[in-house]
Amino acid sequence: MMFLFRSLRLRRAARDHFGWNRLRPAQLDAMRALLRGRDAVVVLPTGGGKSAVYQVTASLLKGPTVVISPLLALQQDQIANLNDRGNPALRAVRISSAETPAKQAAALQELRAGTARFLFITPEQLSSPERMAEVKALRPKLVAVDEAHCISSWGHDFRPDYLTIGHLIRGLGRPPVVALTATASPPMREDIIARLGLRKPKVVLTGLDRPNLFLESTHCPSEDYRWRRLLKLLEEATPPGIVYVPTRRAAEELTQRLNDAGHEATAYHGGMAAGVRARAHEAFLADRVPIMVATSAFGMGIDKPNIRFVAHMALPDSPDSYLQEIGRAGRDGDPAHALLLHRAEDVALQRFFNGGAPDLAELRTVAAALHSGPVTKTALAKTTGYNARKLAAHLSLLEQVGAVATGTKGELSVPRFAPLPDQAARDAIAEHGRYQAGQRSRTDMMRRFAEMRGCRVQALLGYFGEQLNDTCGHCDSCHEGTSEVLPDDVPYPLHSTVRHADWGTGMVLGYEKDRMTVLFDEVGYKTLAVAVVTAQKLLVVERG
DNA sequence: CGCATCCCCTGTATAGGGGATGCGGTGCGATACT
Repeated sequence: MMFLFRSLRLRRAARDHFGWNRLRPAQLDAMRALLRGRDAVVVLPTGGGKSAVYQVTASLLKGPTVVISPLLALQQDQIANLNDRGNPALRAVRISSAETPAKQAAALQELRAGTARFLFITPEQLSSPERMAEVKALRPKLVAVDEAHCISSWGHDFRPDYLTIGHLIRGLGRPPVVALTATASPPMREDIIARLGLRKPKVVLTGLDRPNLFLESTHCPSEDYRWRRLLKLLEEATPPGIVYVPTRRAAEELTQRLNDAGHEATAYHGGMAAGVRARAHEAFLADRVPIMVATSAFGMGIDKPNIRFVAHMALPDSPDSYLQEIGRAGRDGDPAHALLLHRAEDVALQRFFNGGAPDLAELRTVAAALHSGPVTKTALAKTTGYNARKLAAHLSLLEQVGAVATGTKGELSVPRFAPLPDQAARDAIAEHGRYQAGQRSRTDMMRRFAEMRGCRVQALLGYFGEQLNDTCGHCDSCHEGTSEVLPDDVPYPLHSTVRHADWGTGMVLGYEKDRMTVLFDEVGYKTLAVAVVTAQKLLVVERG
């Protein structure tokens, strides 16, 4: 009874407030869970109605919704989208470095008075205790974490406040939480759930296969070959398209080279002046840029239906990034081409980006400093002399090994049975090693995907824990006839937990051709020859 | 990790080899200027 009632209310709200006459089952599932006070994880492609999940739900709640979102430009789009509806019940405000203190105060006042329903904010803002107190006092009824994969991919080094969102949400009084993202492999989903402290969340996923995308991967023996292969694509394909390059310099140089060769191209990367960047983005959306040559900076928030090709001039760091990037092509459902041009040398850059090991002595210093009583991060930065980013990375590792705990106000303390500083530092190094092994294994999987001759979609879906037995029919391997249909009976059931003598426990993610992919807790992804595994009994099923 | 670039060395080059060095992505917010 309640089930039907909630669905009805949600459908009515979607229609009355937003003009949407239909909600997808996945959207409705997540919304119902949130209305019941449950947490949710929503994995839907961009343009698949992720925002609707928190927006429609929020419109039925008796209090404000806090939207934690990583990019100010993205927030701006979503706020405009809500406010342009002219519905006072959907009014959105923002607190960021782009607002003056007076505007920030006015935003809080509107939320308190109930004339605004949505607060858009970054994790960095919420990390300030004063700001946290102000937002907590609003008694938010829902927290939406947009682009939740950033927790996994940015927190560890780039934007450390992403790792603390779980603590921040507890500090807000812990209303229901919805995490939203376009892609998340099984370990990424687990990381999001663990980091946010979600409690038995409703997880909704939609299929990842995109039949109108033609997937192709070519090994390039030289840079010159790579360039010629790109030119061939540009002669065959229809703009607009995106060419991903690994560095800012490559973006500038390739843009110049393409323009010299008569292909109108524009560069886009994080080192460009904000104004120039924004104009390039707008021009691309308005079909005034045929070819965008970009680093990974060009990504989140690009919701353009008619992108006809996405080319990669280097191996991406992981299948997660790759799927996200090619997923920007062909949103209108018309044919689009995803071309990956790779060289063995590309892996070196990913190794570098993966970073080095943290300093043992520094970790020991931080762990020891914590013993002088509960402290704030600011105080700790002062006593140790480490900057905020380094400190946050160290603290996160120490927290994972039980050497520090964070209170609801962000205060740090040493738990009762915490390891001593020296042991804690060693444990933290080991923890970081596991993290890096996982990252490296993702790059290994990407390289395997690039080099394989079997069906690419089978491999890609397998990585994300989806099985496709039939061949996809829309990749280069299928066109060349090197793909194979997979047997229905597999030696180890899909998603079963298995144990390997050296690598410990893992989950069977998928099969492709004569190989299987297993995700191990300790060492990350491994691809194994099925015949060898079964003949030598390398894996034992622990849980079906 | 691997590349591009610079500089030094040899031995006197209108030059080439080899070692050292620096560089490489994603953005928030605060701060210091005009």
